[in-house]
Amino acid sequence: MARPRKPLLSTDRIVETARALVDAEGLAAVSTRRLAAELGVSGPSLYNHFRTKDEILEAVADSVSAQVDLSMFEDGRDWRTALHDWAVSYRNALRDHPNIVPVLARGPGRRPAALRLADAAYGAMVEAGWPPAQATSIGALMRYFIMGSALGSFAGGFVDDASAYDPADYPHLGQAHLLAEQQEKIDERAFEAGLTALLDGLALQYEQVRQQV
Amino acid sequence: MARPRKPLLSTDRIVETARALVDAEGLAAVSTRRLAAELGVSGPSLYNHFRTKDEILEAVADSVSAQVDLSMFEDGRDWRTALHDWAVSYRNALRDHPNIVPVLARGPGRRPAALRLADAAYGAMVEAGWPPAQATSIGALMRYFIMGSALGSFAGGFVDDASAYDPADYPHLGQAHLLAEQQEKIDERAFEAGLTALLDGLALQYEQVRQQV
DNA sequence: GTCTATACTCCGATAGAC
DNA sequence: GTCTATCGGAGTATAGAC
Repeated sequence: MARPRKPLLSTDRIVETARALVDAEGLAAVSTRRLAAELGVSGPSLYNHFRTKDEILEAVADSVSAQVDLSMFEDGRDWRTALHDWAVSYRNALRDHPNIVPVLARGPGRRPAALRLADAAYGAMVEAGWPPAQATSIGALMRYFIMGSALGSFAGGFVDDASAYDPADYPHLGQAHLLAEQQEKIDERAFEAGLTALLDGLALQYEQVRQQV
Repeated sequence: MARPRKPLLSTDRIVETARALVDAEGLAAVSTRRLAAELGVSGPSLYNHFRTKDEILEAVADSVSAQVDLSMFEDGRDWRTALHDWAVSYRNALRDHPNIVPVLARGPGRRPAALRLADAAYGAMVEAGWPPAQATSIGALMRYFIMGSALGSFAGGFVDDASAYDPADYPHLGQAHLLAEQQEKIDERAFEAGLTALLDGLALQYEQVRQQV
């Protein structure tokens, strides 16, 4: 076969297959040859639809950004509730596709869904009365926290092996090997605790800012 | 030359050279051949000192963790001040070696300096009266925030090109192309704002926890 | 026990035939 | 728009020199 009657590939099909592969086996498993094999074509065929492998990964990343709900910024919720719900939705999207997070963490760049996300959050904060500079900071600091929470599981970063943490070296890590087991619950709780603290702290700053006007 | 009188390599020299290479040209620039060339040696020689390339990167990461000051947990500062100073020191270390952050973000694993860091922070929170579960959450959420802030610059994630952000698509991103320019200042300010909010919020939780005792 | 030489497999990407 | 052939370079295993 040289040129089929109907195209075998489409950008959508490539992105979907790539996302499934990333989810199942990680970023490192995505080689052009491997991805092409999953699609039933030869490696270089991908280059008819994307200029580089990185473009494919960017498209996968953006398809994950597109899953974040933004409706909370439109229905008159107060800024704090909206920010909370947005953060949870954002985090859930990343948690469902943790392997692509390193690509997302590079920033929005030119990815449309990521830009819509930044635009909506920033716009809502300005709308709620935050001065532009503070609204920028809020966008940044929420991103730090959410990306950080998705990038590396805290609990999963410890080894599931008691002998790895000698009490003589690390007097307080006696239970650390248990963290790996309860990973999900611990990360979930830490995320909620951090988000609550962050929003409580921001509410304090908001009062000060509003009194100055 | 087959076997030199004096060893040309040492683990320290490899780690130092690798760190310099990572800092100067990024993670992707570190191949065993390239690193060996910098050391004046052939590629496979590295495998006499490290079992894999990944072990070298882990060692580089840990040498950065070792730069984080931990003295604030020992001199009787209150938990909030100590946590603040620790976060700043932590972030500064990462900011000085941003290219290695993806490796650090995988978690402490078996890296001694990273474990000392987790141990010190967790121990200090328990010492200050936080219940163990909350102390774990604090360790996690601080890590989220600090790693997130170091991993991808928020401001640097935007493209330095006004035409990339069409107002019709992103009504609130009119100035976004300017962010890349002022990267450092914006990231610095967002980090401080977030850290203050986080600590304010935690102080609120602390009061509640202490009242229950 | 530390190095060099060599080789194997896989990678991203390009050129050109159909 | 797909194929095959091919390139340079990656990680790393192994054999052997000294």
